[in-house]
Amino acid sequence: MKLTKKMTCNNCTDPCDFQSALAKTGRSIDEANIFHAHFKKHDVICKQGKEVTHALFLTKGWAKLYLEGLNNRNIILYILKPPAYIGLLSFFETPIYAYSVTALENSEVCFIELGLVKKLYIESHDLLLCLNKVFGKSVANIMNKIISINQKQIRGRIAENLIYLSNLHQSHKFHLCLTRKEIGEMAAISEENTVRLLSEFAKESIISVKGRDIEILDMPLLKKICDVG
Amino acid sequence: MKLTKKMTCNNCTDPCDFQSALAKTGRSIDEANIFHAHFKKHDVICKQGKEVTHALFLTKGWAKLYLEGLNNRNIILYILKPPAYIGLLSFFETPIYAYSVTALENSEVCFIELGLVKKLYIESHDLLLCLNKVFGKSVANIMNKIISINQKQIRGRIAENLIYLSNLHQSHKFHLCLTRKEIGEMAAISEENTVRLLSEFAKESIISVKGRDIEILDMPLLKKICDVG
DNA sequence: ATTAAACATTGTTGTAAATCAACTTTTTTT
DNA sequence: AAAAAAAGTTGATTTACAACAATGTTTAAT
Repeated sequence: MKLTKKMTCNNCTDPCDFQSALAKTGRSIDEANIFHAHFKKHDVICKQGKEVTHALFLTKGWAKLYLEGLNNRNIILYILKPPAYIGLLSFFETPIYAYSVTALENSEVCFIELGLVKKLYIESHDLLLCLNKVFGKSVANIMNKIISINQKQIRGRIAENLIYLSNLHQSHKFHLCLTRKEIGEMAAISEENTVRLLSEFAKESIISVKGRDIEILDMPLLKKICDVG
Repeated sequence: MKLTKKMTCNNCTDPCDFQSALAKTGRSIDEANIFHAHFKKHDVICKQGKEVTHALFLTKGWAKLYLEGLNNRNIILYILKPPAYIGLLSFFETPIYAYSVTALENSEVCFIELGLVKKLYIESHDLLLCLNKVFGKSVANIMNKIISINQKQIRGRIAENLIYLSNLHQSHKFHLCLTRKEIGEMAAISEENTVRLLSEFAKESIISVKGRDIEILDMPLLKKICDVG
């Protein structure tokens, strides 16, 4: 993490809900004391078990949100893509992060003091609604992950995550931002089986794999594999 | 579900945060139009996939909160014990329940119109803080469940859930409110393995089992089994 | 340019846990 | 009280997957 003065709220290309909330509650951006930081690929943005001191907002670069489980095994819950709230699931009255976030590429993050967030949260109806909406989506996502991990076989889980990544890239053809191990962590399976299944799917002409370039050739079939579990 | 006039906010023995929020925002209980219902054992209180129309508050009787997964297999996320918010994880801007709740015994539930909840949520600082606190706890709980299901073996998972139930009853000795199948659904394992492990633990003198009466004899060992996974 | 480190691949093996099957006991219904 | 349904139990069988091993390939560091 490296503080940066280059990026400020004033030159932000994609103003967040905090900015409009600030405006509506008659506060200036300067007094809000928001600061901006740059994270390099692989840098930890927030760490499971550590205290929550700021609301974090991702403005550039993708990141992974994951649980640090037993024996150094991670489970990636989802990929964060700007603009995105990072601290969302545990920033209000939970003092400790329930998960970690790491940059998948060089990223930019805004830090907003928790005290201010609470004030805005109370004063601004819109911000409240907006955050709760995102919150709800996260929860639905996580519920689905629980079912997936416990009740689907690895084939269905890999299919599910390929579809997820395809949606994220908004294309059937995309360049993976993740290693094979990380794909495995998304589906909560071993790295070896991830590789095996990717080549299996390729052999069956469901996808094409060239290194990190993936193309989904038969989406209906992939969806079917995902659905049957 | 059966509406009841016997139970009202005025004779409530355990007033909820909504009542104080109503008072603080200068509203009367009558205009709030809160209604109360009775659920018999096994009745569904709210249903996964259905629209969220009210905030629900459990005042009497225990209930299970669970996901309806694939092939009619459920995963119980936790047990609700009054006083408890039921609709918590998805009541604000998520229109659909992400989970189901079923009464484990005869129960009483208050229904509070979502419109009113939103108003109170915005007007009452205390209510907001309070709900978010409970929210945070739920999320932490669920994160833990994900790790448990994916990375612990069934022995560790059953141990974990026995400890959970013991805490819930605030005693090492308790009468199960759940069938063996449901215990399995808490640990996300099969009914058969649940039975097997309970008798295994009994044989090892870690617990004593007589029908649905459980006593934890060696809590330190049970904790160890839970921790090593 | 060379070496080290991280990443990817494929085959094999052991095992945890689901499933199957048969049966007993308890609870509920008629 | 009898019948039916639900809940609980136990052993045998099957299978999905993690773990291991061995080796190739790409990427990063000096």
